[in-house]
Amino acid sequence: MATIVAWESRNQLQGGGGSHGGGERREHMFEKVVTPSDVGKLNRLVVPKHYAEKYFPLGPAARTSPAGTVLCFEDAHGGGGGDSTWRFRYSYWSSSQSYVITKGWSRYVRDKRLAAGDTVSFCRAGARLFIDCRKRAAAVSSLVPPAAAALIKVQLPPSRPVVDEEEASCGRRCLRLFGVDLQLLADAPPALDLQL
Amino acid sequence: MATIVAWESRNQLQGGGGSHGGGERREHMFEKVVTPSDVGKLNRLVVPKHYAEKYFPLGPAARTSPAGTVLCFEDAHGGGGGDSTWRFRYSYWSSSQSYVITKGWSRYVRDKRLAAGDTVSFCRAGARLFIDCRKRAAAVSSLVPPAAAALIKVQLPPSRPVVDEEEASCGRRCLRLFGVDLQLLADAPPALDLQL
DNA sequence: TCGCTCACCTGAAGC
DNA sequence: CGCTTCAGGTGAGCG
Repeated sequence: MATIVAWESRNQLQGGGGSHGGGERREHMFEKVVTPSDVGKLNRLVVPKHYAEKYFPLGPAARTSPAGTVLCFEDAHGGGGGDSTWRFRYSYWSSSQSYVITKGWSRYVRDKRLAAGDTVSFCRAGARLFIDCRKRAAAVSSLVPPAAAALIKVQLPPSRPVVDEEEASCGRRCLRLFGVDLQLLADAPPALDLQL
Repeated sequence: MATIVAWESRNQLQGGGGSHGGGERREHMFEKVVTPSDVGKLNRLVVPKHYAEKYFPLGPAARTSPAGTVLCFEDAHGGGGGDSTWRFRYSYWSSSQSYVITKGWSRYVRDKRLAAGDTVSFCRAGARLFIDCRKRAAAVSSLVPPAAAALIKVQLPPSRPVVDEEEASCGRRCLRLFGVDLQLLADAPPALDLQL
């Protein structure tokens, strides 16, 4: 029996999914591990300046104006029933010399249940922009006990687990469970708390 | 022998110094004993409404605008080597119905090592504004032992002490020592700890 | 009127 | 260490 570390890998930044139209291949732009402020009451996402100026350059006019511009992103996984399109205000705050996504961001945080430590990623296919997010890896021993925890024991088949063959970035053996890639570690306790 | 209470009076609100240019005589406006909040992390000085409306009136436009206005003060003692000019944002907070100095204030607090209980004072000479501050009187028995304390005994001449004749506001007899006005009190112990 | 959003500000940390 | 960056606050305004 082996222990499992939950590790979500729903991102399809490299265009591995291929089910969502768009002839061009998706080009990964950047990711950010969101801070507590990014998902908190400040209602803004600070876009690291390096990435902002590289991927979302603002013209001189938009850079001066507090209105900035509007960026439209498609959900990287297409409509899961929702609209799958996200409109964000994107502007430059001269006072803090930083680029920020403001209007529309809090809705995204809420809808995606984004939490501090999660990763938001941006990619594009031609002129189309995509946004994606994934939860951070669940801690094996959480400092703060989760509100609800399920103790999950996984019995592995003797030969080879069910592996998602398409997941190129998953070098180690993976088991997909509830849409979550579970990463197999040898020589570890047989069970863990999965925070669901 | 008389006892001495340390009392700094480097302020030249009445224009007694006269060494820093400005043909017009300085007119004292008001003082405030700063609160812990005034020198804390709130980075703002609440200007008592009575004084604010009398000396720093905001036009209807500036009163509405969050930008308020900018007030420039010169250090009442001229350049001690520094810039000696202080730019503060001054505005009205409608939520608390109060007038506040915000931007630039924290720098002043830091540079002057302003602490709760100290006094900040404002005066003007024509259109020129001046700011000054003085430490609160040193406590005879300090709750926190000072880093360095000097026990000073002062022998007064029998007739009349050395009095700073220009210090109009010092109604009681004063002895200037190390640039500090020492205020003479009769019928008190002959010595005290002067926190230097 | 009150909660949500946004623009502004600052200290701290990192380079 | 000076300068840049940015996380975390704040009040004002609006719906």
